[in-house]
Amino acid sequence: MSDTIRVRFAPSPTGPLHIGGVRTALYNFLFAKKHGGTFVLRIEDTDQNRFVEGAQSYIIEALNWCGIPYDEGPGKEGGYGPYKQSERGHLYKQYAEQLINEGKAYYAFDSAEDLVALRKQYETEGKTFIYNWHNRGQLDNSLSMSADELQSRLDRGEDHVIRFLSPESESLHLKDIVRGDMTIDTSTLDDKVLFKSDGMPTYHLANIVDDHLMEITHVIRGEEWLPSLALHQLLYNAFNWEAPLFAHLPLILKPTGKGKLSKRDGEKMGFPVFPLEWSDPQTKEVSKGFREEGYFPEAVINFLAFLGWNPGTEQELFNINELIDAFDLERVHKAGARFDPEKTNWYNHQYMQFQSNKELAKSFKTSRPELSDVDLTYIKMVVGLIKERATFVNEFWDLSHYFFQAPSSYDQKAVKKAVKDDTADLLEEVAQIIMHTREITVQNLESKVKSWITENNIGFGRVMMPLRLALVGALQGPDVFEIIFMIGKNESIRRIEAAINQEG
RNA sequence: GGCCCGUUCGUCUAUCGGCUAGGACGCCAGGUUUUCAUCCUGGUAAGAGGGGUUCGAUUCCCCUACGGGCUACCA
Repeated sequence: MSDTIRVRFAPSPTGPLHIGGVRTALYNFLFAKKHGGTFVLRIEDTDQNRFVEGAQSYIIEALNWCGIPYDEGPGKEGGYGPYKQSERGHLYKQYAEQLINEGKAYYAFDSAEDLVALRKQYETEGKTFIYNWHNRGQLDNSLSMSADELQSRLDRGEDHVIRFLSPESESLHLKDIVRGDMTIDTSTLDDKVLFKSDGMPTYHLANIVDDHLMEITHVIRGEEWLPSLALHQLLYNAFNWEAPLFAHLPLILKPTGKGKLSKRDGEKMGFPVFPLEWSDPQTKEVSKGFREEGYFPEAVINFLAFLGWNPGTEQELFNINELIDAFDLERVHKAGARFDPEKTNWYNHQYMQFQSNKELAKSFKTSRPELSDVDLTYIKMVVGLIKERATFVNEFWDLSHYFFQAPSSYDQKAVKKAVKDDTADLLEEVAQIIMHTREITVQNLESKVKSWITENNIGFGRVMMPLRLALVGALQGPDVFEIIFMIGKNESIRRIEAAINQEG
């Protein structure tokens, strides 16, 4: 028995990893790293019908992109493998049979259709159908038949499942790190199927067996599992295994309206809910990913960490190491958290500022064909001037195209505002000043033009606005002298002349 | 319907019996930028309701309301 911490993230490969799943993985990762433990990835693919091609590799790629790789899992053996439940199929049956032999579980032959019909019938009568102590005696299972009959039906190969025999009346005490203590009356529990007729275990059995075999110490999972906690605890008791500690995380809710965040919300409101872009192999439908939309993984991790947790200080920007350091399951909030796309963008803007100009310049360059022949050093300088105004790299071109191309048109509203009768003459003089400036620096340019304006009592607006308009095509962008410095003497003069000619 | 969990500014949240209820996003205003954006400063805005317990409740207990989750041979 070791006392090192082992946690697991156990997604089902039924599609792309949802942002809520990423957060669950993140909290597991942070908790493991904080305590020098091991973060295990286990693929829970016991439902063959729901298996989706590519989902597993998507999950792994997503964790890597987020910077929260697993220590142990598919492709990273750690002595507890295999890490895919479909490859562990042979393991589970014996445990289900052990429970049967001990009288803690039983065979059931009721067909799925019969049960559906029964549920419907109960419903129309205003009653609730629960397969447990109150009716298991009347249903088609090994509890209600002789040993001989059971044996012959088993021998005949009749479809059957194995159900857990949940206690009729017991007060069960449950513990949760986030929610504290709970007490549940087992009479409301149903006899959950542990082993399916297709020869595979259900989630409940596989989950408990694997967590035990993999020596998982802490189960950190979404709140949707809270109702099954009682069953899981009962299973640990039945096997006489020490149960891990549990922490159930609050759900991530829609930005507006009711319910938990879904794929549709992202589509409707135009933000991603998946870490990576996903195209459905069946429907060919494509869902946006944070990565492809231009979010930085550090930003995604930071805002996700704060959806349901906070350090108790006023610091909001945390890199992954700071998160590991500060993370504490005790500080996880109990209530569900609405996803806020605005704040997500704010985080991205913050992280934009932390990126190196070189890296940003590289991705900017590859994103625009216009830049393929432009020197990276120049792009780097442009990025340095504009990144503080941007949230995403894909805004860079709109913010900086005039550093690379002369304006092809002028913003008409701005023209109206900036151009007066004497504008052409003034611009001509500015062009002269630029031409006669021997050494083009921002300071030189600025002092020359400004002193010319003051000495001749011209007024800054009459010069600066048209000048900007000539260079940029609109009234926007960084300091004009920075722009002149960047595009150079000749290009600046060319643009000014072009503007003068345009105005006539 | 049944079972379970939750409830502080519009949103994310702090507060573990002493509060003029703090921060962030958003929004609004002012300043910087003789442009726009950024940035800075300030402002706006909250304890679901009702009962207890207590000298004192946002904080503890109960009820109600509301919200959420689960209720499959899915995970």
